[in-house]
Parts: sequence; structure tokens; C-alpha cells
Amino acid sequence: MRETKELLPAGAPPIWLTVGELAARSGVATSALRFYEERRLIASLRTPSGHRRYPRSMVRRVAFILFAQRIGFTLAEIRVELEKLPRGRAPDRDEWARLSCAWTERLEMRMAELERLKRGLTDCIGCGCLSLDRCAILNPGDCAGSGGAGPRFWIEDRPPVR
Amino acid sequence: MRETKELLPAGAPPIWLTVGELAARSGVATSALRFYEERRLIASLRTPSGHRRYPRSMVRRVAFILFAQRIGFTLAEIRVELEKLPRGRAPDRDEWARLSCAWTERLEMRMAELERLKRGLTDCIGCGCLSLDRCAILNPGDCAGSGGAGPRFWIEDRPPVR
DNA sequence: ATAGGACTTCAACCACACTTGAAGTCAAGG
DNA sequence: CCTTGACTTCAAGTGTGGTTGAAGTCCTAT
Repeated sequence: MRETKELLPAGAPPIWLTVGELAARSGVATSALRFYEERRLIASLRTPSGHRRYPRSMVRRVAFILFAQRIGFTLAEIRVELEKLPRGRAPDRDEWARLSCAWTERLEMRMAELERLKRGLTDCIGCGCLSLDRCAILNPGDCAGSGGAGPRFWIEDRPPVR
Repeated sequence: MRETKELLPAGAPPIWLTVGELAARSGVATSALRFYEERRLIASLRTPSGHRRYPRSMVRRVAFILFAQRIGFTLAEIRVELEKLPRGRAPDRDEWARLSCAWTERLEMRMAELERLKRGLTDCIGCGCLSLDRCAILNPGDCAGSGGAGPRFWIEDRPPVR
């Protein structure tokens, strides 16, 4: 064990984590952590021999990466968000809180979308109109043979790009 | 225009759709429609010269593929669901409704997960515990230096696989 | 008859988020 | 000292969901 050399009290958590320890605590594979480092979502200090060492606050940072991913952010987007945090020290409560604003917004967009989808599922499959070709919700453009975007409108309400 | 040869009343929707028409009505690129066919989520009849023709009910089928994708199903999962529909004729209301059950379930799982994430965002970032290392929600395993899965538990409550 | 657009297949390519494998180094226990 | 396991880099591979391009065919209007 690496801890024996640090002369810490038994059971005390190590101050610096190896990549394996961070992986165990965050639930992310070591390969993923190296990948996050390559993509500059996280950073590491190195021992003289080149081994990575992470501060304990990195566990939280990785947790937030997972969090943001589940909300629907890409790693590139998450990197941009995390760049708003201070470099060189652990972020404080307010700094994390500022970050979380954008995340709440995205979260609520996703939840609203799922609500729309659920309504579509109820209104269009639950009602009798499905057997006809006149359901305005499921199939807004099919009757007139025009109208463009098709089902996109209950999937996303932003205007179609490209 | 292809319609002139079908001798349909002006403005009437064509009975058989080309891949381009289906693309326009469903909002999906023709390349994606061919890809779905290759993955056997949809099928086409062919003209003697090899051009694809779709019945009008295919618009709905494609709409449901988009729907299911946004809910979070993979194309492979969607294919399995769509295989429950009858072959050779357009599905009726009850057949679509039976399909939608599994989808509602998945939808509600995703919504519950987002609710958990939102609670995590509020409870962990909104509260003061973030600046400490004792937030039981954000960081359940870090204090004791053990406890395994880390942040996974508010991300998903199924047991970790692999 | 011919130009143009819409269609065909097939192979290659893309982005995303990683994982896997090879080849080698480092660290700690016995 | 030696073995073992955790670590290192780098390149290549995986799976999902497509797009793009080449080369050629079909169909409709003029």
C-alpha cells in the first residue's frame, strides 16, 4: 500500500490520490480519467517518476463531470463550464453554485422536452386519431402534403438548423 | 413531378412516397432513412427499376423512431419494439398503444433520473456542505475513504454492472 | 433527344466517448 | 533481489448514429 509511506493515521484518507484511487472513488475507469485529462477536463500533478497525483477535490470535479454528462452535456461543453472554475485551488461553494446555473437550465430543458414527449405519447397514441391521418400533434404535415418539419416540433421547439 | 403520372387530384397527397418525400415529411435525411432500412427499422417496396416506395403509414413509423430516440432508446432497441408491429399492413391504434407502454416506462425512468439530478444540484450545490467534505449526497464515499461507487448512486440507482 | 434532378449502391469517413493492447517503468512486499 | 501490480505512453479498435462522395441509373420536363 502506498499509504504506509505517507505515515497517515489508520483509516485516514490519503491527501493525494493515485489514478487508481480516484477511479475507485469516482466510479470511473482509469482509462476514462486519462481520457478526461487529454481532453483537459481534469489535470494532474506528477511525481518525479511521472505518476499522476490528484487532490481530494478532484473526486468532486469528476462527480460533476458525470453529473453534467447525464444531464446531456458533451465533454467539450463540460470543459468550457469547468474552465470557469479557479485554477490551482479547490473551488468554493459559490464557484460551484455559479456553475450549476447553466446545468439547471439544461436540466429543465431536458425535463420539458420529456414532458412534451410524454404528452405526445398520451395525446397521440391514447387518442383515436392515430388510426386516422389527421392527428395534428403526431403528424402535422402529412394531410396537406406539406408543412415541412414533420414530427420535429414536439421533439424540439427550436427552429431546425442546417 | 412524380405526381403528374399518378393522375391524382391536385393537392392530394401521393399514396406511395419516394425516399425524398418521406425525408421531407419526417424531417429525416434520405441517408438516415437508408441507414434505418439497413438496420431493419423500416422497409421499402421497390419499383421495377429499384427505387424505394413507402406507404404513407411509414411517416408515422419514422416519427416514432425519432420519438423513441429522444426518449433514450438505441436503434437496436427501437427495432425490437417495432418488430412487435404487424408486417404487411399499417398498425392500428391498439397496436401503437401497446408499443407506447414500454416507452412511457423508459420516459418516466429518465424523468425520475433528471429529478434526482436536480435534487442533487439543489441539495449539494445549494447547501453549504459543498465547501466541506461531508456532503453525503454529493460525495458519499470520500470521507471514510471507502464506500465504492462514488457519485453513481444519485446518477443511477441500479447496481453497477461490469 | 437531352439536361437536370432524384434516385441507386458501396465504401469511406465523421464525432463522441471511451476501451484495449503493446511495451515498458515504478514501487512495495517478501 | 525479485515478483507483482499499479502505473506510464501511444496507437489502434469499438459502438452508436449517422454523413459524404464516387460512379452510375432513372425519370421528367422542355
